[in-house]
Amino acid sequence: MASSGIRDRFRAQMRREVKEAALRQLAGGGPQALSLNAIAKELGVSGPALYRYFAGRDALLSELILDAYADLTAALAAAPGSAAELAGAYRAWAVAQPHRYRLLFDGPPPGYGVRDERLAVAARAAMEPLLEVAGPGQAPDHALAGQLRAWSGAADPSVALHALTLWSRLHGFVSLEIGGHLAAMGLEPDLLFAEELRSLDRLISN
Amino acid sequence: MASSGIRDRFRAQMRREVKEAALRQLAGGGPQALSLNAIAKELGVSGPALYRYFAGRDALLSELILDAYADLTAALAAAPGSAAELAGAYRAWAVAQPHRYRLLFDGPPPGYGVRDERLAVAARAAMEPLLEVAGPGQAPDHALAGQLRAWSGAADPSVALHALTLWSRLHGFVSLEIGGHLAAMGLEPDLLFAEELRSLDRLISN
DNA sequence: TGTACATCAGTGAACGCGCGTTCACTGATGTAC
DNA sequence: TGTACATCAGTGAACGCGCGTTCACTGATGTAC
Repeated sequence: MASSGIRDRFRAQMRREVKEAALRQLAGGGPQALSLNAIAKELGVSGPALYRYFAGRDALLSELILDAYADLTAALAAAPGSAAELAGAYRAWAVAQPHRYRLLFDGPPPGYGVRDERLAVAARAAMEPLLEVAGPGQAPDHALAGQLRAWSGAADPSVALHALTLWSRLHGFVSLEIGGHLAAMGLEPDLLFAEELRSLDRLISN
Repeated sequence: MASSGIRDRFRAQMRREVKEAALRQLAGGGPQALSLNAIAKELGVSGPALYRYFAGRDALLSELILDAYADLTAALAAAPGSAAELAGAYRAWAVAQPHRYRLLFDGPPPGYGVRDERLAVAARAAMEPLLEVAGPGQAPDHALAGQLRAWSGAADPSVALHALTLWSRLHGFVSLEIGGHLAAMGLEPDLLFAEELRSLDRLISN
């Protein structure tokens, strides 16, 4: 089905290399450190050459975001079933590649103005493992229950609420850790996370 | 003590106006949207004129960060004593001026490379109201307890842990809300926050 | 009160840099006959 | 198998823009005698 002549394979390979260079820049440079010209230079190629592979900066960014969502989703899905292990996988993914985590959740880099349906779908997919590990709890407020049902597609809104709370708490912890705020206080993230896990367990099995 | 001739008052006023313009830009532009030239243009003045008032872009940023910490601290300190009200004040401050919240917690804008003792002090001060509202709980792990004592200066590490957990959870919720992630899921932040408050209360009064 | 002087806010030109993007073009390479 | 052609990766110059920052300078304004 896919035409995979030599040229196509070359193209695919080059696209991969561009994206790798882009990630390296994101990692090393700060949040907005993604520059087409710099990527080109790193690949030993002139700037305009990249336009053979990506429509522009925004298109490249969109792909990076989609890739990151897919990668995070896979990491979560691969985690064993318990809430503690899922939480650990979430944190591990974020800490291992903070620049990609920020790309997903700190809001888009400056000047990125794309509204792409695929992004919302990918974001929703990443939540699926959380929904699966969450247990039922107290029924939420009526209006909220409706919104939770619509979002999760699940019958039980209290499960969706637990999943969401789990996510919110993980995100809070992880972004403080990634931002260096815990270290700035002289606190070891590992130790704090162990405590966090304890109280998360209480939450999920509630 | 302070020499406050006419020129000094003029200077102070101008500095204030520069900072206000800077905040307007941060608010309207995105994260890195702080540009000396743009500020100057907004004030109807040439670019280099700003160097009369700030040593450079980094110095201006440092002041904005310090101001934001002080402002947040004041908002929290002004909140009535209950944990729920403190949490509400925290969220309200962040939601009312998301750009300043991000300036504090999303990491510094690109190219900002200042290490200023005053920033750490200001960050610590903002935590004080949280420490005051937190109650005791289970004693944390020994190593962690030491770090918590060192950070908080308080006798009881379990109190510090509660304060920290409170902060982490608030930060998680608030940054998801500010980032528009809750809205993207079709969830009303107000409703979710009400649920969050309930489980926070359980945490604090534990 | 009047005058000379020092202070200092602000200007405009310039420096060197980087950005995303377009355009016309070259030259190698795979493809079809 | 050999040749003509179409495809397409990559180049280099250019556009227009914005950035932070420096420098020598002007001109108004407060200050000291």
